[in-house]
Amino acid sequence: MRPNKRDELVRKALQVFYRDGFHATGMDKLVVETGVSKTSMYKHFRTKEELILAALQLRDENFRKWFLQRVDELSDTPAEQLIASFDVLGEWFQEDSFRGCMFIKAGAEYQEQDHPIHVQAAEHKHLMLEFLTDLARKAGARDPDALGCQLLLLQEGAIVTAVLVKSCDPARDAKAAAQVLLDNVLA
Amino acid sequence: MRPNKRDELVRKALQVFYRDGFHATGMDKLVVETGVSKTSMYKHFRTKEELILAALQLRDENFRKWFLQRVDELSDTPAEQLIASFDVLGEWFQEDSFRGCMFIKAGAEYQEQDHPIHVQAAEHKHLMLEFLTDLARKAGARDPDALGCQLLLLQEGAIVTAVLVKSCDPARDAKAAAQVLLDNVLA
DNA sequence: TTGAATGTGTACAGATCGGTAACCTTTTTC
DNA sequence: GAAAAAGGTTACCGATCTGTACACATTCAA
Repeated sequence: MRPNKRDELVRKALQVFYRDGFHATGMDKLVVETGVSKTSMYKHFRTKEELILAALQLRDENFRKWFLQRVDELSDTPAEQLIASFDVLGEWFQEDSFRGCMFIKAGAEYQEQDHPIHVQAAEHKHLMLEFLTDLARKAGARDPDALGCQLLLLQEGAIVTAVLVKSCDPARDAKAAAQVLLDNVLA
Repeated sequence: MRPNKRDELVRKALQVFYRDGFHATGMDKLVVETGVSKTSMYKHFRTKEELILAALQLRDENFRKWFLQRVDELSDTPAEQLIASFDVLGEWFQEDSFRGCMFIKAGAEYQEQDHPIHVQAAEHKHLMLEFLTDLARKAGARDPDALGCQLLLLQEGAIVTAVLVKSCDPARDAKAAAQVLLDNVLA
């Protein structure tokens, strides 16, 4: 593999960006944390922004692959998988390294609608929405688009709440709410 | 009023922080945007962090006052007010200056659980949760805490989605979901 | 064996970061 | 009217920011 170091740079940079934030992470810190020299970084990526975009892309691939696989492992039918997705969220929340959703944070730090980082964050959310909408359709929901959106709201809300509100168990509450919404639409 | 300029400084700083983010807003930019000299700033606030905390406190007061008042104007009964709160969210989303929830962003930029800014962001969310839980109790919900949490999830999710997902109408979808959850618990 | 490609270390440029010192002007208060 | 509080101006500190220049080491393939 030629671009070996490059992949490792992106992998480690992703961890630091996720842990500390984007503006709060300087290139010098990345040199220390990744062990890759600054000169090499700027040979692979012309700007910090390009490195962030690469990290976000990797995060999207890793996260969605893990998420979809776990959902698939937990349940068989589309309806059950929609519910199981909230158990997967719960698993995520309990990881030590959990620090909220990287794409929500990216969209928050780069707010301009047409900023490449904001756009990429939005694309991830669209893919997650698509996943839910597809399952809703396969489950036979009356209005799959509406149900998909509503379940996405619950998921996003659960993620944000898991970060900020310690008095809640967002994964449990969201799962219960999702069950009610699903029953209401399938019955 | 003695601390007149101070209040105006906080008011304008709040706008800039909300628009551009915290790390992305330097004190020099604040000098230009607020018209207050840097020396004056540092006479009122010893650090940038103190200024951010003051801005967040003002935001909490302003936002909650506005939100609760609008909910009260739109409906009379607790159950109706729970639903109406999603219409108020919709009004917020359509403001030109809407840039998401300042406290979600604050919690995202300052992730350490015990960081003063993170703590203050969490307090705002707890107050919003309390508001919903109280209404749920008055509305006669079976488990007001659970319903309050679930409605909070929908609200937080709607805010995040309003920022990142343009193909949805989060306020409408969240309102419909809230109605289902409410009916399920009151019936 | 030569020569790209790919890597590193170091030093630096120019801007900006949060924060301060010293001095002057305006406004308020007694 | 004088003292004192508050605000402004200018210049600066050391640190850090993104990004670059240059010289040197490693790998690997023709």
